[in-house]
Amino acid sequence: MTENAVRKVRDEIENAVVSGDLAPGERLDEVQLATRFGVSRTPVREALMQLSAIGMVELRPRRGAIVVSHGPARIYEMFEVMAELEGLAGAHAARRLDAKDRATIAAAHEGCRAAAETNDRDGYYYENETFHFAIYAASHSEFLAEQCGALHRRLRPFRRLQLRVANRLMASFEEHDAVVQAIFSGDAEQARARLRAHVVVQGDRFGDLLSAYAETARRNTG
Amino acid sequence: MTENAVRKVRDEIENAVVSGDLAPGERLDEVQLATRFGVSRTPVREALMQLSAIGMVELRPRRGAIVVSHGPARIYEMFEVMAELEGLAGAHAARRLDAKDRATIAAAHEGCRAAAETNDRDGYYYENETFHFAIYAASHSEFLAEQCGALHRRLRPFRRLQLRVANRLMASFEEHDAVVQAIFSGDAEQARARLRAHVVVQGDRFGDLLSAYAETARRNTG
DNA sequence: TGATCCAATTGTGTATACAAGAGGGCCGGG
DNA sequence: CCCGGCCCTCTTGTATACACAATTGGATCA
Repeated sequence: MTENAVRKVRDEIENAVVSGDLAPGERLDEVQLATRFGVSRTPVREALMQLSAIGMVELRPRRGAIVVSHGPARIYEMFEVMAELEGLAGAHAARRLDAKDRATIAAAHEGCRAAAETNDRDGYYYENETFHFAIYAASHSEFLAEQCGALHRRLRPFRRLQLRVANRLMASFEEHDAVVQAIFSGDAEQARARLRAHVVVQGDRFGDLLSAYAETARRNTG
Repeated sequence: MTENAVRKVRDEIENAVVSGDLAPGERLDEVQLATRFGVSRTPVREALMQLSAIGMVELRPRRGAIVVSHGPARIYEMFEVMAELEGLAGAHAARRLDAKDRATIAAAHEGCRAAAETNDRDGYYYENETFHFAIYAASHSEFLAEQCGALHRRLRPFRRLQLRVANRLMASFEEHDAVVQAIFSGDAEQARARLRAHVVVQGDRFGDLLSAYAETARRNTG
C-alpha cells in the first residue's frame, strides 16, 4: 500500500461516515481526527484530500472539511453510472473473452454459487466483488476496468448494506448466471443489458433501503 | 482556490506533462519539483497525489512517482468511456430537459456556431466545453455530471490537440446540431447514439493523431 | 569470475513548528 | 438597544526536520 497511515485514516473515516459515526454535515477537524487516530495532521490531511477526490467530504478553503451527505437520489445516480460502465465492460468482455478470462470468471462465478447456496453473506460479498472485477478485467480495456473498479469501491459500503437485508443472494447469483451465459456465448448486447439490469436493480433496492438513512443525512445538511 | 501553492504546482506539472516537458516514465523527485517551483515538499506531495488520483502520475510506495504514459490505446479507451457516459447524459437530457437547460444548451450551441463559422479554434474549444457541460447539467444527474466533467477535463489536452489539425470545426458543429435536435425533440435513444458517436469519433481521430506521441511515450516506459 | 550480502545513500513518509486567513466576540458609537 | 468595526483566537496552509525503508554499489566468499 502506498501510505499505511493515510490508508488507515482514510478507511477509518470512510467507515465512520458510512456507519453514521460521523454525521453528514459534521465538521472534520484535522487535529481532532489526528489525535483520534493517533497520527499527525499530515496523513489526516492527505486522507481528507483523497476522500474529497471521491466526493465523500467537502474541503472548504480555510474553513475545514465537512462530511457531504449523499441523498438516495445521488446513490441511485451512482448505481446508474455504474450500470452503464459495467454494461460496457460486459459487452467488451463478450467480444474479447479469452480462455484466461473465461476461467477467471467461471471460478469467481462458482465461488458465488457456493456462497449463495450456503447463504454465506460475507463470502458472497467477497466472491461477488471478485466476479465483477473479473468482468472488468475481461473487458480488456484498462481504463474502463480502472473506472469500474474505482466506482465499485465507492459503492462498496452501500452494496454491503444491501446484502444484509433481502434474501438477494440467490437472486443476485441467478442474474450473474444470465450474465455469464451471455458473455460466454459472445452475445455482447445481451451481456450489456443483463449486467446493466443487474446493477440498476441494486440501485433500485437501495432507493428503498436508504430512505431512512438519507433522511437523517438530509437533516444535518439542511 | 483551495490551496494556492498546491494548485499552482499541480497545474505546472500537468502542463509540463502535456507539453512533453516532463517525459512519460520520468521520475518525479519531490525535492527537485519543490525547488523547481519554489515551494516546499508538502504542496508538491499533495499535487502529486491529486495527479495520481486523475491517473496522470503513478505513485509507487517508497519508490517515488513517475509520469504515466498513455498509449493511444488507452486514450481511445478513455474516449470510449467518455462516449458512454456522455451518451447516458444525452439520453437523460432528452428526457428531463427543462426550459432553462434548453436555453443554456441553445446558447452554447450558438456560440459554437459562431466560432465554427469564423474558424476560431480557440473560441470553438471554449464554446465546445460549455456546450458539453450544458448537456451534463441537463442530465439532472449530479453524479453523472461530475463524472462527465472530470473525464472531460482529463481528456482536455487531447481534445485541444485535435482542433489544431483537421478542419473538424464544421464537422463537429454539425454533429452537435444533430445532438441538439435529438435532445430538443426528446428522443433519448437518438441523443444517446449521436452523442456517443460524436465522442467516439474524437477518439478515432486521436488514434491516428497520437501514434507518434504515443510511440515516444511508450519508449520511455519500456 | 560471478553471486550474494551488507552497508551507505537517497528519497519517501511522518511529525512538528510557524504563519496567515477567517470567524466570532467584544467594545464603542449612533 | 442595535449595528458596525476591530481584535483575538482557532484552524488551516506551508515549511522544515527527522526517521525509516528501499535501492544500489562494493566487497567478500565460493
